[in-house]
Amino acid sequence: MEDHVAVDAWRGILFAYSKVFRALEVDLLEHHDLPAAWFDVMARVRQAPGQRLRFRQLGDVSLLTRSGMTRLVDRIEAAGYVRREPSPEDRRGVYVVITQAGIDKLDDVWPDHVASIQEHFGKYLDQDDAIALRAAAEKVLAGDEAYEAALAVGEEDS
Amino acid sequence: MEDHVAVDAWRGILFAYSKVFRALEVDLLEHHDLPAAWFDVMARVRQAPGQRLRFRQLGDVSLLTRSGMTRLVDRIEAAGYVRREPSPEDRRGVYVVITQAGIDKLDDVWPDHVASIQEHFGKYLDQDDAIALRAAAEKVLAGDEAYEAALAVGEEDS
DNA sequence: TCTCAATCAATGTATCGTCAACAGTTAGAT
DNA sequence: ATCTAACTGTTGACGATACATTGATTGAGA
Repeated sequence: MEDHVAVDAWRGILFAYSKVFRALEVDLLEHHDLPAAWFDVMARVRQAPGQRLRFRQLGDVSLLTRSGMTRLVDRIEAAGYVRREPSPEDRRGVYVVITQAGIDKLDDVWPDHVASIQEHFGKYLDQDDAIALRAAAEKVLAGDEAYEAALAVGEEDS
Repeated sequence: MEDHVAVDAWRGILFAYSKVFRALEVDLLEHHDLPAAWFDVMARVRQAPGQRLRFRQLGDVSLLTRSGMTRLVDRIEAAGYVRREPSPEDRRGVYVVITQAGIDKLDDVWPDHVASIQEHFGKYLDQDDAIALRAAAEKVLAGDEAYEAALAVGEEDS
């Protein structure tokens, strides 16, 4: 059981993720009354080209499945941060679009969220650690379309 | 937003964790009919000194609350993999103890699980990556009592 | 044009997790 | 000793999620 260094590494990730994610979730909710799942959806939608995303794309990336996404978006929509918009080219499809209120909320939250990541995660790492982590994560995610799509939008934002 | 390397690293961990954990969960359920949450609890209990753990300790490490843990253990207990045992030294406390059936199940699952980790995670990394990941995770977890307790049992297993 | 499989989002049902309240127990202060 | 506060695990009510199914839409082939 100890002969696989990858198993130890995964075990470390498992524990670290739980700890950090929990802390970030609490900060987001306490200071900004924003569930982590909402933040995740809103941030992804905002970053997407045209600031809109189909349900299918959302479900693939998020921790939730597609079925839960319908209701999750219901709630975020009720709060006014996103809205639904029928797709012109595919009438089965629905876009989730970020609203101005949603953009404002994200802008409001972002600095604190970065500070939160620094406090619960970055603080423990030096520059090299962080770079190594990111590189390793990218290797694991190689070939993952959803992640690469999320990376790509950084440059081609409309 | 791009000036913090720690933010990028966290983002990578976030995506990688979702992908890998999901895959492991599916494998565990498909091949062994064992929910990941059950496996986690059972493995932790088994590794603990005396192969038993208090609810408090379990709740601290996991993403669940203590009441959620009560119900999770209810189900695992109904399946026969663990049982409750009142604590002799603190009559408020309850131990969760692994049963023989639980040990057998873990032994049965373990090789496949290691293979699963290798397939969805280790495969993408070389030795140095894995070591760096583990080291970084340990830094992030520094000072976390629950995790250090879980690490310590590796040597003092009874 | 018609049919049929595939896809998409929404919904019904059962399950699961959280929150607040609770009884029993322990520890600390007076 | 007694009293008070804090802690431990459990329970009921509630909200959210997953799984399977439904209704609608699309596109390809006959």
